[in-house]
Amino acid sequence: MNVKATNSRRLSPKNREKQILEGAIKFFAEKGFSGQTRELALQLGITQPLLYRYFPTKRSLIERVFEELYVNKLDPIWSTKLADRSRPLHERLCDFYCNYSDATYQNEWIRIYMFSALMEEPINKHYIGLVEEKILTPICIELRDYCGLPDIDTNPIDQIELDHIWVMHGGLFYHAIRKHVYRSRVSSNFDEIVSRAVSTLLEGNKASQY
Amino acid sequence: MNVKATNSRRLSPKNREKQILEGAIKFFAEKGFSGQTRELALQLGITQPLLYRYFPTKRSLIERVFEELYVNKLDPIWSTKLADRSRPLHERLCDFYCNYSDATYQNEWIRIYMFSALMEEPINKHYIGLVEEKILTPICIELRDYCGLPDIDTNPIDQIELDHIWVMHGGLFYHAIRKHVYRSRVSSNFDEIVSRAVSTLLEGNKASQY
DNA sequence: GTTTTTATTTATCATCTGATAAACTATTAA
DNA sequence: TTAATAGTTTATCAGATGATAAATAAAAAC
Repeated sequence: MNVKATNSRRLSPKNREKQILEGAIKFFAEKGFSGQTRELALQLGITQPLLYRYFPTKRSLIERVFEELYVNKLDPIWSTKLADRSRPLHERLCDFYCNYSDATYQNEWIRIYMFSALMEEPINKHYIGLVEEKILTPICIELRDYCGLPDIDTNPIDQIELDHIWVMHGGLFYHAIRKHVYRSRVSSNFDEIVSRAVSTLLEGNKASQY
Repeated sequence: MNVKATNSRRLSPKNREKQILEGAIKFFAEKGFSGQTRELALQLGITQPLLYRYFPTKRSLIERVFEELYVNKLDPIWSTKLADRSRPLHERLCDFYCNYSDATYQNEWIRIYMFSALMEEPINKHYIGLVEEKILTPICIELRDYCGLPDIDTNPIDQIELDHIWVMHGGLFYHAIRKHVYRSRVSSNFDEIVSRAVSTLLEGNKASQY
């Protein structure tokens, strides 16, 4: 019986490509993009030149990794549901962050995200723009409504207001950084963290009224 | 007149070492630790072998960088001042975060911190431990007092409570990540962001009472 | 069963990269 | 002015690294 049956020889091109891509995601998440193709191949149980049969350059493999992780991963339904005023805002926000974190606050996603940001990969600026437009701005709008403040037509959202929401959003994201980048011990009950953060945001802003 | 007078030849060992160390901080902050010694030397206006006169290996230079940036950088006065109940908690927290961010939320500090965390450098776990002990736990204690909750002898601080404070702390830290890692446009008025975040934390927790 | 096709491996290249040794030269001492 | 000291550069090495070409072998086609 073949010991390395899982990645045994002669896969179909489709399956081999998929296997390499998934292995590359794990590999680069650990080592960063300066990780070497020979080590990646070893981890995959294949030889290094085989990588070049499926991806012409190391760079092209890296870009395929970005595409897999970050392109079209912001579900438009999230924006819609955030704005659905038939449900309490606390519930909507908790719901959103639990779903969003399941999709993005995962080991490979977070680590490659930070590596790519540090390396000035354009994918990150693109993603940040989408987050501000599709998530944070809707939250600003709902928070204003919740606090009884003027709407954005009367008073457009400025950078300070967006940055205020970024503190909570970033704080929750930072929980994932602590877990997957720092590899600290964090409480496993993320729903509870979200619930408390959302309550604090809502009640704190109602009480303070900027 | 010598064109490259600033880093011209034959410095005293003390000054040369200092120049290399400062250049290395800037260099590794941009490129990460896989940045090459030849490129560092070029940026410093010296030849690559000269680096090895002052640092026996690349690794030893990197560790010197860590020491310079992260060892003994948490001023004990901060813990003391956080616990000084003669001043309003809002003022103490704003004061702390403005001072703390001046010392740490700077380009090289933040970027090398993230690089080293991703690379599993032990320095980061060490630093995180200190932050929890010297900063977050004191804040927990003061927040309990502010909200009229039982003290830590009656009811010790658990992971959930620490993680709740981590959301604000991490949210403010994340502002620096957005600025120096993502290089996004962020509002320059960090004091205002701090003030709002602190108000939200204090009023939100008073209102919600866990 | 033989031939053809193609996934994979072996062998190899050119360049990069951390590191060392010897040569060079500016400064200091005699 | 000359000799000694020490900071810096030039030359170079050994191993690593992305990438290519030819050889091999498993599967498919006939």
